[in-house]
Amino acid sequence: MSEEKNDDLEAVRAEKLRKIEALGVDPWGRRFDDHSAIADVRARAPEAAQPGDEVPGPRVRIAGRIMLRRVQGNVHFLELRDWTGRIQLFVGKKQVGPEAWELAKQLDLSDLLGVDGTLGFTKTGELTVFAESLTFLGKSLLPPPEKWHGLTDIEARSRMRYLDLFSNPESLQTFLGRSKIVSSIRRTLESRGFVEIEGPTMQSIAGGAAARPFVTHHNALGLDLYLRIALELHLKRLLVGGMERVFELGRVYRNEGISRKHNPEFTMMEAYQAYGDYHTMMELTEALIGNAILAVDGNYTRTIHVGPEGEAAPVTVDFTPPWPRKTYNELVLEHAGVDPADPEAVKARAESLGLETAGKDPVVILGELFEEAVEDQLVGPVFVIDYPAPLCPLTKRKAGRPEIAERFELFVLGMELANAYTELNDPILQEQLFRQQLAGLPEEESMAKMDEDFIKALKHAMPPAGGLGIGIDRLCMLLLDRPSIRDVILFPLLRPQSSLGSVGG
RNA sequence: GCCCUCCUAGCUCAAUUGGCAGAGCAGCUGACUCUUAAUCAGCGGGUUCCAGGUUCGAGUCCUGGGGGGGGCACCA
Repeated sequence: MSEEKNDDLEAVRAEKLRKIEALGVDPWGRRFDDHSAIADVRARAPEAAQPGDEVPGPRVRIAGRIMLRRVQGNVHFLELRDWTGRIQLFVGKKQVGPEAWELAKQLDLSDLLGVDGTLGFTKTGELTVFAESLTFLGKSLLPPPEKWHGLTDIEARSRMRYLDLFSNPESLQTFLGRSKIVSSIRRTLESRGFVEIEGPTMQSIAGGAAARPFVTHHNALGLDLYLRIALELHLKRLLVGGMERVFELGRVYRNEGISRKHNPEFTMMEAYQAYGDYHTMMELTEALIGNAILAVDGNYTRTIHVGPEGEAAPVTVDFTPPWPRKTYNELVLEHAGVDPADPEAVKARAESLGLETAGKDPVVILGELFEEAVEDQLVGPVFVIDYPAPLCPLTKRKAGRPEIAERFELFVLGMELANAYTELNDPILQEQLFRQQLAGLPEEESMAKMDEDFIKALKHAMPPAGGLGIGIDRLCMLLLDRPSIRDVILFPLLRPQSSLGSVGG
């Protein structure tokens, strides 16, 4: 029984754990059945007892983490939080009895606690659970972040997401929101008869997009493998196999830079519908994103802060479908002020914006001009349709107009949210386009291999189809109004922290 | 990979020209049965990211390293 002063926060909590054990209480808790969500308890406020009432309010049982503690002699006010909300507890020495009171005195911020009590209002009108008994559910051996500011350091929040989630309610809401979005997307697809499949993530040829893959190695096969960079080619094989409406919602990996909008692993949804085309996919996109936005908070409009720390004024975007369709060419004319069919004018305009044009294909210059002069202007939501064919090696050409590809991209606030094609199902043309694409690339800029098996699949006849891809992380950024992709990815990639003081390194 | 910038107590933040490293919260002791970031009195708490350098003196200046954030490039 040491009375020595102890300034070590961990040691103080460890000592409390020993005291809790000494009371005969398991400091790590046990199964705790039939407790209510705090939000549900709050909803019963109309039944709660008022200060003068003879009859106690309804009995409730809740569980959660102690977020705030106001000790007032023989009464402790605690604030308990679960993932639905927070509520005040009244713990009185007289009311809970001597044993529970001994336990109450050992409680720390951040401990987990179950409570049985009655619902009522305090004299100051705060909805409160008046505790009758306490069930200890978990000792926190480390001090929590500051009770008012929470954890603000972005690095710490990403590395210790558990702390971020329980000390920053808006962070928990963001990730619950992401879950609603993903679940809504699955519901919408399933309601339209799409089936979800799981393609291979380790592939010997990483195709379906132009991106640098990660390399891994299979020991027993003595084989280098790539992590997938897209879902596309395997889903199309399934179209050939007769899965007429098929989608995958999963992780893809691209070995490229990290930024506010890029994480090396991210979540894609790709859906393919046999006998559809890109117009079918536009309608599907409106349903998918429209339903997702409603699933978050029942409203089609969003106020979105563009850029870090909300530098610019927030922009309000209305997602009420249908959304306008504009052709690539008319947007170039509208925002860049040049005729896209006039290569010299396009080149001149690109150069006036400081773009390097020397030795570049006219269509590439046009693409760069579009990115530079048009994309940022697209507040949207707007479908940009009918792309120059050379930019789209996996896309069917418009009937009678081989220079135009039946493709759309959905833009909101200058960000590409969705990308869709009428899928190219001509194996001869597909093989030719692959060869052209590979011809210009250095050997290591891999993806750089012809996927012979995919071509073979097409030769067995793939139905004409519409295909759609949506980057789920960016969709979440927009719908949840978070400025960084790291705010919507639970565990974004970070460099390992240099371990100070650890030996053997 | 390049440029800019940040790293101080468990957490949130101060520290003038280079001059004794501070506050709030959290913690500890005491008072308090209706508080609301409770309040009041008292107490303890630091490898200023790391390693060097300049200096009588470095949290502050210089060099190198680590990690983060923003931008560029690559991409979605």
